[in-house]
Amino acid sequence: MTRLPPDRRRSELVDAALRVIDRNGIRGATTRAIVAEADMPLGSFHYVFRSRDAMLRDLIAAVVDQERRVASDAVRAGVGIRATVRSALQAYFDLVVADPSREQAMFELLHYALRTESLADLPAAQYRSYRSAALELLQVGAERAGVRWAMPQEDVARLVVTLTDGLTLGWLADRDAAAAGRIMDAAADALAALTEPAVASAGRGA
Amino acid sequence: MTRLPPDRRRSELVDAALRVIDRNGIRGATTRAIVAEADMPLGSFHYVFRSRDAMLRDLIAAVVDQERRVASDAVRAGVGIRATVRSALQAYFDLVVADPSREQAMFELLHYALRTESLADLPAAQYRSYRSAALELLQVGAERAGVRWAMPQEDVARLVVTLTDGLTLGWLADRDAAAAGRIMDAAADALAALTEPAVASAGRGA
DNA sequence: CGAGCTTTTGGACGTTTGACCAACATGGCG
DNA sequence: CGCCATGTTGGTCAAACGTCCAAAAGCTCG
Repeated sequence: MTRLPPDRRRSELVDAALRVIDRNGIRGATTRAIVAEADMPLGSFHYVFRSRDAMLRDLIAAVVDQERRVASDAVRAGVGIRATVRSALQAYFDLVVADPSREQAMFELLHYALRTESLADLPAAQYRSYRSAALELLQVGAERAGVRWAMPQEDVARLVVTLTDGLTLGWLADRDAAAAGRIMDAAADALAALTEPAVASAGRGA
Repeated sequence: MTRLPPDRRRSELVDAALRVIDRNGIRGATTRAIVAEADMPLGSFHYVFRSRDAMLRDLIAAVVDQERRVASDAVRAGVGIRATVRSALQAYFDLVVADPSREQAMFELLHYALRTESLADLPAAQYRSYRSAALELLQVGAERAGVRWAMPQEDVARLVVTLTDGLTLGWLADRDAAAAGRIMDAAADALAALTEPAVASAGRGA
């Protein structure tokens, strides 16, 4: 095979691993399946990665900041904060429906990391990233709709991730898109209720 | 070993498997680890189970209706629907904190089933059961608080499961109990907002 | 007791796994 | 050109895996 700088080989293997996990889940992501997907000899794997878990660490990191980039262009203008939130939820959900195994893979990676000592620090970082992406969206959305959040934005962001996680899991389990739509309706209502007009100086609205 | 009726041996193996999964996750649940936990010879496993996946099928079924039984005694009286919902959420969350690996194991089983053809029907059943448990709680809670749900109870139940799933995942990732508490506060507010006085005959309250 | 079944058991099978290594190829630099 | 660091490769290893089986043991009932 053509000579390749190790960094490039590493990222090609990570990409291949992600494709394998999409297709067959974490348990399908053996070193042999990965190098086959990347069309490399087996020996290449341990030349650039100390271990399989070390590769998964890189993979999770790569995926997390890929999701961050995707989130950036997710806010479409809506007539109000409710409509904005609702359509942002729908945009996320459409992504899940279009590629369910991708989101499934994210969960599998989370649980794998939770059970793996050498990766124990990753789940917290993963969720920190998710929430900070949600936070950006909330800020932009509120500004465009002319409202402000009546509770700490970090908590609202956490609530958003809570809802999308639960929404995704529920849909993965039963594939009922209509029911998911009703959940998003209720979620949008609840989130919109957490805003107040931007002009109000401070304090909690009752 | 003392002679055992196959049904009893099956359930002892399922119990042992559940302990192993709690401790080491799905990937730790090998036939050898399970029979070691149950203190049986390896041959016993395939005498009572056609395959490892067949055992996992029984295991998921067992776990699902065990959770159903637990849910039954989870409603404590509160002064109103908001307080009732909030304390039910707290009761669930306390359970998760007391035994995180149990809930983690439930998620792992879900994802395993989603990737395993012969178990593909289980996730939907698992969530049907969760939601029907939530539904019972909602009915009892609303009756005691003297309110009724302003949207179909099945949808509220699904929303509850959505919230608890997301809550659990988020806490598993970062173990921030205080933040989880704030999520439960917001969730209780949102759910309470979906009720109206029981005397009202019909229609949606604005 | 003894025939005929169910249950028990330890060992064996063929695969697959993550990891490792010695031998070989390549490319840049003196 | 020739050297040496860097990169490539196929084969090999021990361990762990799910599954299967034949032989032994126990139980029931005529």
